[in-house]
Formats: sequence, structure tokens, C-alpha cells
Amino acid sequence: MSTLRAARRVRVKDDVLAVLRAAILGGEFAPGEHLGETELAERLEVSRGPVRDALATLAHEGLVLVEPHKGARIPLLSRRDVEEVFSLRLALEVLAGREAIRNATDSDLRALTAALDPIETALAGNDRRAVTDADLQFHDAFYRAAHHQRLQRAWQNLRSQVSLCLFSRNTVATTSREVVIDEHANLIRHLSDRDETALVDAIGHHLTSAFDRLAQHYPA
Amino acid sequence: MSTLRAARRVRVKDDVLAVLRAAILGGEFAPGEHLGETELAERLEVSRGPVRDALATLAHEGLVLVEPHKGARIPLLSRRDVEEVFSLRLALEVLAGREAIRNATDSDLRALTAALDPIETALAGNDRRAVTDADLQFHDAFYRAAHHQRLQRAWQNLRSQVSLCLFSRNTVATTSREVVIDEHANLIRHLSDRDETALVDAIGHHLTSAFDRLAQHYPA
DNA sequence: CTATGGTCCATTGTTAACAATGAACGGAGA
DNA sequence: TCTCCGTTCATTGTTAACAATGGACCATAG
Repeated sequence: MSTLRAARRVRVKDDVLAVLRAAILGGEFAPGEHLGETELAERLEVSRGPVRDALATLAHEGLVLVEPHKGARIPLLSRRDVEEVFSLRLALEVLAGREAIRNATDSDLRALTAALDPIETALAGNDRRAVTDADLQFHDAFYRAAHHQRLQRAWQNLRSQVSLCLFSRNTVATTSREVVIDEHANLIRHLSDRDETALVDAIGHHLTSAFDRLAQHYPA
Repeated sequence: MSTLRAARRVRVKDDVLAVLRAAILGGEFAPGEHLGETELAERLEVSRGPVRDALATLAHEGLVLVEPHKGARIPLLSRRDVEEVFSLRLALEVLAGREAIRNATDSDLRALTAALDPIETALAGNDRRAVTDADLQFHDAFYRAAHHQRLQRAWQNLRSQVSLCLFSRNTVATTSREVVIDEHANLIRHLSDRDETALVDAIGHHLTSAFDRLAQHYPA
């Protein structure tokens, strides 16, 4: 049965990584705050080794800033940072669209359609956090449909920062149903039609409007 | 004086990283070969800690493949891998071009022009390895001109794989002077002119032709 | 009062020992 | 002979102790 998961015992490092990532994205650390290896290790009741590993990974994801002999700090995002995140994301997602047109299977399209439901649910619950998570998971499915390993890893490295951007300033304009459902549905439609021009266009519109909504909170 | 370098003592991890990266790119390990932490640590006369750190970084760069409890292996590149590397690189470099048009300073342009010289020198020496290195360093300067930190890091993560592609099959068509000098000079010119369309076009041509030359050695 | 210099301490970098996993080998049974 | 199972061992994951760095603090001289 496909529901049977591999009983992989996770490494401690993976646990620490997941916990820290969730904590950072949940805003439990203030920007600029220093994350000491020793302190984290004690609070998580593990040794410093896995904590170091996890911090190194988080540094690759851009969730922490580490300097030699100075440890890890929570970065403070400027407007320029948000611009960087979204411009890079646009470049990646356009490539994802082109590759998906060539490589997406019916199964991928079904997965994308299915990924709309959690967004609806989250919208109904009026939980902004859940909406954003579901949104990002839709895009995960989109990148999977591209069948491009390196692109997917590039997205993984950027994904957390996108999430961070959407929550660092805590008042983000409520996203209306049109943008989160209709725009995503459009992506699926253009992808099904194998209409590259329309798809690339829709991606550009989708991300640009998301950036514009966000940019209001980051004055130039 | 600007020649005064910070007397930073490098961490052991950085040394190990540089040595291992050079070794892999130099073809000292066969594809599929297993890199044991213990063995590497002994040969480099350090402990396993820094070796682990370095291998983790190399994994992010795609130079080794690591699986939990199985360690690191040298990947074997298929044609699909090369396609992935170059398609992703194209997406990144087009973005770099657009950003450079907005952000490049005179100093950046001078650096780009200066980066042509080592290519000439390497060409004169008829050393393919040196030509490729100089080529990549030109593109480093190009990404620097974009003034886009996250893009630059994405390039750093891909750079080694590009280098690996160019040397994994050891018979690569000799690149003629036109492509390595003229095409690069064109990039500088279009960038100086702030001609986005021409620049994006030139980047596309530059990378596509490079891929085409390479793809012959990776039959579909 | 400011700036220079030195000492101390918290924190990271490194090392080496310990625990746990997974793969290879070999034997027993069908 | 082939398959299954258990043992063994090499290798990675984790831990804890040790070394070295960098910043903070304070004293002192100008």
C-alpha cells in the first residue's frame, strides 16, 4: 500500500533542523538575535554536533547568517533582500514552468489540482499562516512537475526565505480568494494546455503581484 | 594599501574543502567512488569533523552525493544532468544580465574587461583547464556585477558542477578564440550599452552553444 | 575624558572516543 | 543450488572534552 512509509529513523540532525526552521519561521527569534550552539544544544537536549550541522544547513537556506568564530544570527531583511528573493524566485519559477510543460505527467497535474484543496480549507479557516503554507506547498508541487532535480534544490534553498519574507513584517495584506485560488488554477490550466507563453506570463503576474503586496511594508 | 590582506587564519574546514574540491574537479576520484570520512581524515591529517563539514558543503554544490549512513560518493553525470546544469545556469545568468544592467558600476565593467586577459593568456598557453578556469572567473565577475547576493550564491552552488561537466568527459571540443573572447566581449559591450534585449540574447547564444558543444559527448 | 593596552571569559573550532546503522559474508534449511 | 537468516565488521552518527579565537571589560596613561 502506498500509505506505508519507510520506517526511516531520522537522524538527530534532521530533527534539530526541522525544529529550528519551524522556530525561526514562527518568529520565535528576533532579527539580529544570536543563536548560540551551546544554548540550543542544551534546550534541545542534544550535543552541539547536530546543532552545528543544522545551523550550517539553515545558513545555506538563508535563515541564519553565520560568520566564522561568531556563530549564527537571525538576519534582518531589508527591502533589497525581499527584492532579491522575489527576483530570483521569478527566474526559477519561469524555468520550472518551461520544464513542466515538457515534463509534467498526468499524475503531476492531478497533484497540482489536489494541492488547491488545502488552500481552500485554510482560507475558510481564516488562518493566514496556513494559507501561506498551503500556497508554498502548491508551488512545491509545481516544481516537482518540472522534473528538474537541481531546480528543485534551488527552490528548496530559497523556499524558507520566501516564507520568512511573508511573515517578517507581521501585517501582510490579506490575500483575497481570487489571487490564491484563481491565479493558481490559471497556472494549472496553462500548464495543461501546454501554452508556454501564457504560463510564463501568468507566473510573472502571480509573483509580481505577490511582491507588490509585500513591498508596501518595506519602504524603499 | 589595498594589497594588504586580512591575516585571517583559515579554518581547517576551509582548507579541507578547497583541497577536496580541487581533487574532485581534477578528476582524482572516479565516478561512483566512495569517499570515506575516516580515510580522508587520515590522508589529510585532520579529524573527521572538518571533513564532515566539507563533505556537507560539497554535497550542496553537487560535487558529491551523500546518503544517510552511507556517506559520500562521486556522482556519475548523465546527459540529463548536463541539461539540468545548463538550463538552470541559463536562467540564473539571464537574471544576472538583467540585474547587471541596472546595478553594474564602472568598476564592475573594468573588472569584466580585465577578466578577458587571463583567458587570452590561457589560450596562448593552449591549456584547456586554464581556459575553462579563466572562463568561469569571467562569469564570476559577471555575477558580481549583478550585485545580487542570493543570485551569486546560487551561482556558487552551481559553478562547481559546471566545471565538472566541462571535464568529466575528457575530450571536449577545443573552444576557438571566437567563442571565448568575442562572445565574452559582446557581453561586456551589450552590458555597457545597457541593451537588455541584446544582452539576454547574447547570454542565451553563449550558453546554448557551449551546451551544444558539450552535449555531443553525452548521447541521448 | 579619551584612547590604548591587557586580561578574562564566553563561544566557536577541533579532536577523539562511543553508539548505532547497514552492508557483506557465511551457514543452515528447503 | 538457492534462499533466508544471523553474525560480523566497516562506516557513519553522536557525544563530550580540549584548544583557540574574538569580544567585553577594566585599568592606566596621555
